[in-house]
Amino acid sequence: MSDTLLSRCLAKNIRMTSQRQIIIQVIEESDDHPDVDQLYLRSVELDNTISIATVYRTVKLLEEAGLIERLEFGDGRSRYEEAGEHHEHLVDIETGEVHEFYNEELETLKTEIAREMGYDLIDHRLELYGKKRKS
Amino acid sequence: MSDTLLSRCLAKNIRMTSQRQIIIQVIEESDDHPDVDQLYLRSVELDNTISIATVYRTVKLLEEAGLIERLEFGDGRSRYEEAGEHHEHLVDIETGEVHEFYNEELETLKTEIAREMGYDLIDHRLELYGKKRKS
DNA sequence: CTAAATGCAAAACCTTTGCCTCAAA
DNA sequence: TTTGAGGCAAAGGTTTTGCATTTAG
Repeated sequence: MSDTLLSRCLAKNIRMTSQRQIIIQVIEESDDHPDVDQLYLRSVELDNTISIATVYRTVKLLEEAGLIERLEFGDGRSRYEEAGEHHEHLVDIETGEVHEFYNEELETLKTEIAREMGYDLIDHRLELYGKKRKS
Repeated sequence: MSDTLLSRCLAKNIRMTSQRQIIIQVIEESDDHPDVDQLYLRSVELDNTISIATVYRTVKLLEEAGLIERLEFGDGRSRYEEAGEHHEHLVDIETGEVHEFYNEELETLKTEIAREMGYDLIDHRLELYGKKRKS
């Protein structure tokens, strides 16, 4: 079985509908970090009967199943991406572009800091906001 | 001149009103990380004519002046704290308690990561979510 | 006096929900 | 057939805004 978002949904016994398939496909094909409205617009292009309520319900379902992740970049909207290898985000404050990165040292450090404070690290959020260096 | 939030506002030539003084006082006296509604309720106790619109306008003003900082902990609300020495937050996912911490290594690492990606680090957000270790 | 701040209520956003209909298993 | 999903529109929660009035400087 190919390891697609769809197959992962089926593996979790998530009831599959034509609307969910469309939304799942849209999420898979998006390599930016779309908000619900963007997902909705892209889905409607493929099936103009999909309602935004269904998009909201579907992202909530997929998030709770651990198949997608919700991001917040400080504007009021939630953005989503497929869950996969863990990584962080660097947001270009001039263009809005989002770059992903992963740094092992950072991961270790976060866990250590939490432990020193008497906590088990369950989750974390990190975003860097930067301006492209001109030099 | 004592270094209070009020004096820092005056130093920036922010027009002072009785409502702003109250809200500023409330922010200074809060060592939790209140949202707008909490600030509003605490302010109303001191002056029952203050409206929540004024609280919204004031926190926006103070944030833009760099005198307070807006935090987001993943629920829909913005929380605020006085700007001061930079620090990060660890949120206890069981109690909601927020602990502050500072780690030099972390700061260095963030700046370095941004630079390696061709960016000057302008801002960043980091929250750790943890569960108190029982052992 | 003049420009800016406040209060109030309405509106603007984003998100959730009730209810009835429709479809998946 | 039964249980859950979708569509629609209404409602919720947070934040912003228009406008008339008041206040700081």
